[in-house]
Amino acid sequence: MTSATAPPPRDGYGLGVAPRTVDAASKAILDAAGELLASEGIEALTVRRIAAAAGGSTMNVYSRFGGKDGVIEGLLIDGFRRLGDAMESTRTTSSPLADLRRCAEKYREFALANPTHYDLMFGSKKFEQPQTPALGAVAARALNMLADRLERAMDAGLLQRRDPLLTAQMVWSACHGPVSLEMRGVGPPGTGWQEVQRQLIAALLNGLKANK
Amino acid sequence: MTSATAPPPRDGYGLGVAPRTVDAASKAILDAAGELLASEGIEALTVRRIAAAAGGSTMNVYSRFGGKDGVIEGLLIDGFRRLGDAMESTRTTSSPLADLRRCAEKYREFALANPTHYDLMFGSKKFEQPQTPALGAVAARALNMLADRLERAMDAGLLQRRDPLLTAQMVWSACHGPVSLEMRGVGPPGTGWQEVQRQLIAALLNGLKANK
DNA sequence: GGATGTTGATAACAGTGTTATCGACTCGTT
DNA sequence: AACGAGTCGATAACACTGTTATCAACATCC
Repeated sequence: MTSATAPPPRDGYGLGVAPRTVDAASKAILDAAGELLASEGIEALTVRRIAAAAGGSTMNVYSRFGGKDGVIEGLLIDGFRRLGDAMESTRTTSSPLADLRRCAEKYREFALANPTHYDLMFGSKKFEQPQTPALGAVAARALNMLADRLERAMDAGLLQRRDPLLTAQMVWSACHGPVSLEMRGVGPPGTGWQEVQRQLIAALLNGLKANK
Repeated sequence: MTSATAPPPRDGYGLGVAPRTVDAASKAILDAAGELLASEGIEALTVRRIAAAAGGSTMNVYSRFGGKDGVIEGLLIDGFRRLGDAMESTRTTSSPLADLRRCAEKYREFALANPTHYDLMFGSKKFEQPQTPALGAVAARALNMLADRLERAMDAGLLQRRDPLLTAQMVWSACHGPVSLEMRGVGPPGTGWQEVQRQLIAALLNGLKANK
């Protein structure tokens, strides 16, 4: 009687592999979870609250996402996509090295603007979890973005020629490290972690410079 | 009737500030929690299981540590102390730069040898938590160790003269970044994150080198 | 010795993820 | 049109979690 929701499409879901953004109800659940995460943090991400915020019942979450982990995976995919978008938005191409520095800035800005989301993405827990292909794809896209930037700098003769993917992992690490430590509260409280990242990226690129 | 535990000392505890290693019962709780963490992971760290493994009741944990967070803080302090010890064990002093590289290796070895402990220390959650003084002290000790190594390299004219503490944060970030990303499962699965860290540290030190 | 205070095991409370129940509802077939 | 089959989802239950209240047993102090 209380059900005023539109009937969802009758496609048979895998019920273990999340459909993600197939019907309106699934989108509502993901959106509600995202808002809940942004406004109240990870602790607020309970199945009951997500379902209530989405206007459905808890079974809704289990039917469409297979449980809480399915919803979280959806949030992770969304997060990595947005992180990739943020870094992609720095297409100046005038100076490849400046592009890389801007990428690092955008990375940090994303983390600070979406702290709880970033925490969900990188705040470990289950570090042996079998990464799903969809999640691996969006993460790889973000990494490849850095690799492309690096390869362009190598082509321009600004950086030593190295494996772009491995070098991209180095840059990602140099972006993630300071952000992660800042969020964890390690080190002197008042210290400027922004400056740490800026100088770390600068020193790294300096160390990777082509000789002469 | 079942209580065969020896009577603990009658000192009045603060009941909010953890006493930590005052009496045998507190030590038993911390040890049990540490073993539980190492053998079964963070998920196994429940008050009931900790208390049972320590041979007491749940109230024991609350009387002595003020709750689960108090026990976790004890584990964090122990973790940072051990991490600091691991880095301190590399006192060769023959080549300051080699010492720093060894420090970074020790850092990674500690993380890989104690993955669940490292996860507890850096796997975010509550990133705005008010760090307790005791925890801040052991963390600062580990950071200062890096700062000392760096300052010695600066004194030897091997590195540009910079703020040692800020530079130490850069090195720490360069150690933590690859380890954290590897544990989180970001990036290509088979990639050698050890090589990423090694080259990252090398490039960073190279970028910080004094100009001739 | 008796009053006082603390201690800690038991049980209860609120909340978690997950699963089972079972009515209501839709759809394909006759 | 009407029926039977099958799905969907709201409710309630289960096994947990951290935390708190209860209250008997105990050690201490006057």
